[in-house]
Amino acid sequence: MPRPAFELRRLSYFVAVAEEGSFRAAALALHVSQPPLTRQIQLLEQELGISLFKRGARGVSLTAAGEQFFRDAKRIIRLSAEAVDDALMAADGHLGRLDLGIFGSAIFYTIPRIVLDFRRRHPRVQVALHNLDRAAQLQALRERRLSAGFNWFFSGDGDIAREVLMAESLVVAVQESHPLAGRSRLVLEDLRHQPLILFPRAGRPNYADHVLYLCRQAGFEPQTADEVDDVVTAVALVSCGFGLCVTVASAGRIMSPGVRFIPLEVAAGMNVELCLYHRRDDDSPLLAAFLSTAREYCAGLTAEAGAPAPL
Amino acid sequence: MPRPAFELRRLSYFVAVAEEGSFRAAALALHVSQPPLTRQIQLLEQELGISLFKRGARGVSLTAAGEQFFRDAKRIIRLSAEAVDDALMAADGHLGRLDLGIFGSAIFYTIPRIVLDFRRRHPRVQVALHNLDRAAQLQALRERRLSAGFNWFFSGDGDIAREVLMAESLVVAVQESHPLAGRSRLVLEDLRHQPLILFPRAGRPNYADHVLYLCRQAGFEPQTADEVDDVVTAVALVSCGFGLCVTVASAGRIMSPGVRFIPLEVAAGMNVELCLYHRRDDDSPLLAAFLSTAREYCAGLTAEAGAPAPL
DNA sequence: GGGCTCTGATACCATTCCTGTATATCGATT
DNA sequence: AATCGATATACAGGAATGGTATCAGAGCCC
Repeated sequence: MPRPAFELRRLSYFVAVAEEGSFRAAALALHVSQPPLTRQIQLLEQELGISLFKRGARGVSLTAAGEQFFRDAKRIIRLSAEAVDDALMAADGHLGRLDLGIFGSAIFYTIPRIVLDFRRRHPRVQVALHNLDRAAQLQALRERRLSAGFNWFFSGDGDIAREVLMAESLVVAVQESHPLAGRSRLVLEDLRHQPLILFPRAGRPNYADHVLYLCRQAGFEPQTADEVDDVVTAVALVSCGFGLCVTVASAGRIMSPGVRFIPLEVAAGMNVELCLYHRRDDDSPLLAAFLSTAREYCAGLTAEAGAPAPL
Repeated sequence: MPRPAFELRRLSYFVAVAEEGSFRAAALALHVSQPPLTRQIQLLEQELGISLFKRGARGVSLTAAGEQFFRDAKRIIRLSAEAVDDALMAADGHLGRLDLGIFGSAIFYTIPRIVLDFRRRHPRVQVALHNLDRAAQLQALRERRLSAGFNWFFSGDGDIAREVLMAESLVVAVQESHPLAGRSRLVLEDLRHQPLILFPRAGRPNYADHVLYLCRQAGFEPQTADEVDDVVTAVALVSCGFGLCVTVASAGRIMSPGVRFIPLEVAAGMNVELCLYHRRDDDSPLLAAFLSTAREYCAGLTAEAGAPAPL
């Protein structure tokens, strides 16, 4: 990158003289005396090797080269001011790009709401969502391709810090013709002889293991109907009568014909924790701003009504 | 226009440090010693009120604000270099906008060729052609909305300088079934009893007066068939058998079914002069470049073959 | 035409800003 | 703990900048 042939001081002096059409008037506007102005313009012309002004008896006017340079000069000065603003905004986390890893059923309710909240407060930040499984998220985080990731069940790591945003309550998805469909709430015991659809298949230990754990705590081994990759597939199978599936309240937003979501009552602390994790050494103001928005959103939620009610 | 909060020196130092990731390496690249660099970056950070680098044991890295500022800084420095280039090009007439007034039949051959020539040599100059009658051209010239104008017959003026580019030879447009259509050349005497279409109507003295003058010099008053506004209309009427019309060789390019253009032999000096005129005090390098291109083009023409042959 | 007044240009000095040398300091590594 | 490699600091010399006083030329008025 070459060193520019002039300094911004000269450039703004030039713009002032060009706009005023007079050295004297420009000097007044700039709060300097006229001789330094004359000198700076002379130096600028010397640096460029061309004449920028036609000196007349009643002020000065721009040459053709001066006209062109004037346009460029104004743009440069404008951009310089904008660069300062941009830097200040970036320092406050109000400008930049935020890459987030998402995965799981929280994307049907909680995550989009947090992101919307953040975008409302930081409209000039570009938020990119990347649907990645847990391992891919961790790798992307370490490679700095992500700033933060959402997931269930993640218990920190050396360089990755974890933060529990909220505990989402559980619901059971049942087909509307199923015998349990009329119930307004369920307990684990109700699932003892029911075929369960588990997900996801990959990335153990994962959410499927949590459901298995809950069942075993309740004293039975669940009857596994199918293992599928994601919650959408699971709900689709429920809709077709393949069985029931246990999922988080957020997933109640999934539209599927003939499926009801019924709250599942479990022991305190057995609900699913939504975690937000990020590099421990990441001091980016964007991340800080996002974390604080996420915390605030979740604090507001629990203050109001806890996890979202299944629609 | 506000004074920028920093100088370009600081900006390019900043870019160098950001690109090298090290004060030491940047100092080498910039051919300065390291302490001034440290100092300038400190001053820049102080001016902005934010920290741009994270100082580590193995060099420095950009903060989020620094990343943003880095992008803007590179753009500003690039634009600064381009501004110099632009100004130098503008000083040589290689950049800018040139507004030309055109009028009359020369736009069918000579003018577009000159303009094409100019655009080939000055590709970054925007050429705008404005079809205006003589009075409008003069007014636009004085109001600086035009840099130069083309016309026939214009004998300078106080503040407007004239330059004769070339003398275009005359041709007679005749319908192919006309008795004269078979002739390979004509003289004025041949037009004595022919109905003539004259143009233009407005802006006397004009080209129509020149044709009248020629006929009177030849000893007859022409039989005027019609007076129309422009050469295209005149040729269209010829095509329909309304009569003949005398025009310049350039107009031979006008396509009209069944019209032949036959050279008209007149006394030396009686051909039509194509003039290029401009403000006498206009020292714009663009105008100078255009004048020199036009002169060169016309010099080349007369060296070769004189005016263009009717196609 | 002679002064008057407006313009930008020049001369000179005080101040500020920038650079280079020498050295301090901090953090990671061995 | 010692060392190495990096940035930060101190200080002095020099370049760049700004201010005051003044010059020089073009238009204007009487």
